[in-house]
Amino acid sequence: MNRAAIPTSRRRPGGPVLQEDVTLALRTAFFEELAAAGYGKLSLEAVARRAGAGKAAIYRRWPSKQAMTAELVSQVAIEAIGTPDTGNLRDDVTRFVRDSLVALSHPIVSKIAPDLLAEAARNEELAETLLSHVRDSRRKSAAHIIHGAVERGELPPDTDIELNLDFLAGPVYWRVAVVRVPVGDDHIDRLAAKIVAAMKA
Amino acid sequence: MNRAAIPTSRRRPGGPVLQEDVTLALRTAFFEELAAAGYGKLSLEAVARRAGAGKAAIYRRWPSKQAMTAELVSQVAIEAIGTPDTGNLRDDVTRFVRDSLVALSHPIVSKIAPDLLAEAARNEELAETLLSHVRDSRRKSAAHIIHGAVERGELPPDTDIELNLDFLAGPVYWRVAVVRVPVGDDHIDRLAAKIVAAMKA
DNA sequence: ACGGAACGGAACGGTTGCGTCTCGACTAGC
DNA sequence: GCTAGTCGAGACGCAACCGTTCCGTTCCGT
Repeated sequence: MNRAAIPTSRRRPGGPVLQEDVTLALRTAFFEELAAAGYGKLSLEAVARRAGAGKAAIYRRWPSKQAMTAELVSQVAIEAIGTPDTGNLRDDVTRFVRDSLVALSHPIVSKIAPDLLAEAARNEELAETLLSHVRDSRRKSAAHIIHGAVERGELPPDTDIELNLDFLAGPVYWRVAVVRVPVGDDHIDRLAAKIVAAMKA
Repeated sequence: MNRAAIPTSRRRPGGPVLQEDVTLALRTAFFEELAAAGYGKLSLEAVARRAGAGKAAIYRRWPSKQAMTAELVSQVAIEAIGTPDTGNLRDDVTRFVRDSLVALSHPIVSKIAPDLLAEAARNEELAETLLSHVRDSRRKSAAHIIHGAVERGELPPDTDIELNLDFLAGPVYWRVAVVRVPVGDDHIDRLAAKIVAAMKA
């Protein structure tokens, strides 16, 4: 392997100089292993094996499985957030639904998400990290859609935001992550129409 | 412990005579342990310990962790199903939502459900059992509500059942099992109203 | 009251993962 | 080219759990 082709980076100021390609291999292996085994059975030994790395390479970077999970998941979660703003509730909802479907349809994401969720239910510290990074940023995006619609008069001023968030996220998550049936493109429009109807009710 | 107070039962015709109270203790311990540890980390050793039983008592009843899970979960899932039929879509939905909330609000259920779901995503055999016992019976109940509404003319004849099922289950599941925010009684009516609006759209 | 069987408990050998540590090899920065 | 530090690999002691097998005890059916 031509390791020199990839520049190294100083991850922590004053910290050890770690090689970026090793970090990336560990990151990829971590997610694949997490999807295959689940958080509970995830072994760092298997992650190192899959990455073609030594266990020491992991412990040089993260102090524990939980810290590794928290950092890596937070990183990728932040990337995937977009806030639609088409000036129209129906189109905003459609975009939001489509984006959610694309994100959740990734085979690794759809396996990891329910797993981390289940773990968060019993691991307070992990829940803290996941909620603050994943849920809150998505919620902010969804809340922005609703606020815009209220300002334009598409939704009444006394709209219950929390309740409407359940409709923006619930049906899609249910279909993709729980029932695990793929959603066709033609379904998205009808789905969005029903969500808008629910929000206006 | 007065074991004689509980009648024994011959679980399998011609099989060994197992003691019912031990079976019950194992069953309770299994669910508590499952809620505390998650499916992946669930150890039958801990189940036996918590039940005050020997491991052999488990292996006399079930051949494996998966078989134990499949049988026990199927049992309790079947109990909890009711099909509302008030002759009115709005009331049917309200009842369905309320029943779902009560079931999911049980602290053990709300911890176990996401866990089994995540496991089902990677364990084909377990998924088979859970889906056929849990999802299908709930789906049948929900489909009955929709069929009745169609017959009464409350919903159009070409209603997409699958799509509507997402709205019957998705928002409630999202709120209780994902976001983990308790739902007040006053929310149920508004939630049901929005679901009905979505179904009619 | 008796025989048989299930009981709780403990030990078995085997497997897996943890987190630490030590190799010789390679690569960075000076 | 020299030194320091990361690299892959894997052995280490420790702990947990697996599924099985054995106790001596307790309970059931007859």
